[in-house]
Amino acid sequence: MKQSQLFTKTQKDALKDEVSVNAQLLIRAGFVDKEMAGVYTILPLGLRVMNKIENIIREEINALGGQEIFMPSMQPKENWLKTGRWDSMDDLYKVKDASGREAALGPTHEEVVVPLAQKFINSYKDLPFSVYQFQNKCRMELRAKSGILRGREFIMKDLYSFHLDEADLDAYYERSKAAYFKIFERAGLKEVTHLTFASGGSFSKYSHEFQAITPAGEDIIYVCEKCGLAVNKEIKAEAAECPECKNAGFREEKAIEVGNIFKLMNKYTKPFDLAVKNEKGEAKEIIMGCYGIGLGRLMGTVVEVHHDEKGIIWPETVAPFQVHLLSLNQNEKADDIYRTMAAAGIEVLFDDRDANPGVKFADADLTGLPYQLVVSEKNMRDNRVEIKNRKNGAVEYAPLDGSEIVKYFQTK
RNA sequence: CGGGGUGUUGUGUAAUGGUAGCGCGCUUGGUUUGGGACCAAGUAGUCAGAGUUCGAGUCUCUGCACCCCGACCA
Repeated sequence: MKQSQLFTKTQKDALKDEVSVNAQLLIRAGFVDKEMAGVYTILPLGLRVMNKIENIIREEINALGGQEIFMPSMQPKENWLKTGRWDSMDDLYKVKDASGREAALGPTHEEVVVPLAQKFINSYKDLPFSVYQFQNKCRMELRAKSGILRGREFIMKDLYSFHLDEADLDAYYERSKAAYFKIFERAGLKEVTHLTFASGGSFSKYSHEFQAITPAGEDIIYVCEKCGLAVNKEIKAEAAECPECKNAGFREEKAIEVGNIFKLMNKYTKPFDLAVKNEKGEAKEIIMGCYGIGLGRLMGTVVEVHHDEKGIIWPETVAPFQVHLLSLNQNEKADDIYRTMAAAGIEVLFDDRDANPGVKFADADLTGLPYQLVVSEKNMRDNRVEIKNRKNGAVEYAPLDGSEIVKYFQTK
């Protein structure tokens, strides 16, 4: 894409009201725009990142057997009355139409997915199965904060699994853990993400969170010095030793909860009497698990973990483009190189603007694409282009030739 | 929701109760071109409403918005 055609612009100064690094950088670089507290528009660059993240998640959840669906934001009040959450959930947005009929704006989707399952599930032969979606969640956070990390409206991947018995749920739950680790690894958070024991709610002893360590984190976790698992502060009192390896040595860290998996058991199937016939023709209650990842929060966490004083440093897996082509002298050669690379399928953002080199370098560092490809008089005299690695600053050179440059990136 | 703070142009800021100014951005013209370059001319603003006052960005009240700490966060 030609940068001159990108309708968003970078800005030099951070907004005074944005304190968090993720929002400052994402807004300055033109990835997101703040609409109101906790509500952000995702701009073209940001959407490319979100789509990359979404596709990583989709691949891993599909591999887990999840079937993708799309459920509505507007949900019937009666379902929420049935589970008791119409009155008990403080952060539930309620909307009213002209006739006074009320509905919920979904903060989560158990109240939709369980009745949905009920329509199609008749027999034990239909189980197990799991469905998931990427969908907007609305939660009336009394205090939105930390930039895009805690919003009032945000995109979430929520997966729901249905099982005949606990052994089957457990097996799926363990597989989901592995899938989540893969997702966070692919998103560039492998080194900082810890499986964390958290409070289990009413039916299981623990739930599991995936906590990414960063100073921007809202949660306090205790990482086991021995096995690397962690315990959320909320249950640290009950867990004096590591639930996994029984070691007692922990280090305290701030972390962001980037994912959560939870055994719901019959908490939501019971209110809807979701049951099937077993082999003997008897009614058998179904149990559930749920598994969430906030996409915006994940993007924000990647920024919190991967940035320096100049800007964002995107991991290649989620970068909006792989290459930032900087034409310092407005020459036709850069245009050729851009066309050749784009035709070869390399994701390249071409800074073709009529701007000073300093502006282009500064914007490239802020935007944070993995590679900066510099075409300039200086390099052209040597018949080469310069390729700078955003992450470590390493500089390499390639011949001043589109197809050679394509080769360079294809063999990376 | 409790406590604290802040609202001045697109953005960052200045202005004893007395002419709303500056940097960046943006527009136009020119000079530049390896790290946010320079010159010149432009552009645009006091959150909303009420009150006090000869006079309000400034004081008072109400509302709204945003930020921070806490609580909350299947």
